[in-house]
Amino acid sequence: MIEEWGARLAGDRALLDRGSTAERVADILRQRITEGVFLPGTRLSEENLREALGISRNTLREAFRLLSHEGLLEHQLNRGVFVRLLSEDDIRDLYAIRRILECGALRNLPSASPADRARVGAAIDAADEAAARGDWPAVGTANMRFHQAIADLAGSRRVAEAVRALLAELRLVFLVVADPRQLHEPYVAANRALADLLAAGDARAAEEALQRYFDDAEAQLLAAYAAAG
Amino acid sequence: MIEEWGARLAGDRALLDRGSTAERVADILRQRITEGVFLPGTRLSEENLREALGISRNTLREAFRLLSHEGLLEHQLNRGVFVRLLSEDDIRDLYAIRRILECGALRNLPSASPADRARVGAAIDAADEAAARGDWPAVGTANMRFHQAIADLAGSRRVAEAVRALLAELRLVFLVVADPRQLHEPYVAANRALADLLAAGDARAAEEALQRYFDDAEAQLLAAYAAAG
DNA sequence: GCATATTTGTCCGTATGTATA
DNA sequence: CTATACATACGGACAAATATG
Repeated sequence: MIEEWGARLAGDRALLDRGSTAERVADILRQRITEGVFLPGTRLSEENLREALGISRNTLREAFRLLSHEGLLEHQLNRGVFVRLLSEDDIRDLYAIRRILECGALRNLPSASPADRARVGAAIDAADEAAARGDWPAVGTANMRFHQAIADLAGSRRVAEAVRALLAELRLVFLVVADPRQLHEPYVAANRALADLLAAGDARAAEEALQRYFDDAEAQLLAAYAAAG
Repeated sequence: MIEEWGARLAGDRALLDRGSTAERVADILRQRITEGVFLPGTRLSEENLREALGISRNTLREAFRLLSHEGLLEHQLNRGVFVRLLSEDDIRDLYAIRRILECGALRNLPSASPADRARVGAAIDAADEAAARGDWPAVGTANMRFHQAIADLAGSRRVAEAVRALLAELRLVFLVVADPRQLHEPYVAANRALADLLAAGDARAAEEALQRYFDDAEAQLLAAYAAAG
């Protein structure tokens, strides 16, 4: 069990070359989590990771702190850190705040920069192309870039960062469901329609379409989550 | 310079009695920062604080991490931690995301709980009363509670938490301007009018009033900030 | 329910690298 | 350029909490 990813993480030592050690360790762990190597609910032992990565306990604990604040890890007093396992209420809450942030960003469409508008189209193009290849994980990534691009329309660093963190949390849910096609395919066409409305400058219709997307996606994800977890 | 608050912090040792040590230390430092004991731009030395509080470096660094993520402290690699000093762009960004979050929360008024609605009125009552006493710092606190209550209308833990963090950041700006009356008095009447619209259930008019509030407050704060810093 | 082993929380001392006077 | 001050990272230690038998 431990040996499986123990060997893999040992290979990551080569990547420990730039930036503060704790941040570099956090980068590695973040990647492993989003890849699904450490699934939600998994406990990350200080001792095992310390040995596998060849770093000190204090440094590892700093990395844990960083990821805890990103919402990827959860600290339980005297029990250790666990990969965050989201509840159904968490999913509802994630969609509640995404509704507010992304729709609010959309409303800023008239004053958004041409470059920011272009990125919305680029993301949906990538999703279309990945769907044509049948590469559903890539479709999922492109869909996330699409929503990040929508958030960027707000022209606010904090909005962009908040949505980035929310999408990272949402990825934890996707990892539990673990059927990329079912999760991402249904929304490619809807996103394309939304992007077209944006390109036409019809922010009002785009916002309504985005609201419908959130309603559908939330209901479908909750159903899939209940079935899986 | 160091001795001034060194003696004061030594008295805080008595408060180190409950919860995780790092969190308790973070609580103390957060209070000192919001009180204006440590003004924005101040560097917090590990060694001095460690000695004043009688704790270890590792524990202190964990507390620093907590406050850094809240946006109150800023970590500069190999230089230490500083009380965050916000730029004018930060102020504009804070208002951009507050516009989106608080207006989005307002739009949820119809499905908000009666208890959440009541808290909006309670906050503005407190502001009125403090203004009558001429207690402008208390007016500022009540105004923040008012906006927090608006955010709570969204019924989302993450929205509430995000706005809480944003208001804490904004307090850092107020500390630099340091004229509580000028900062808070102008908005008591406007907030009262807004609360009345909410009580009447007119979410649409309330949202317009809130937008105007943000426009005024942002412009006034930027002017005061440029004059002070 | 109890005793044991494991793991975390906290702290210390030190060595090394980095920025600043 | 040198010296000083400081942050970064390490390893070891012990107490406290938890998990295990």
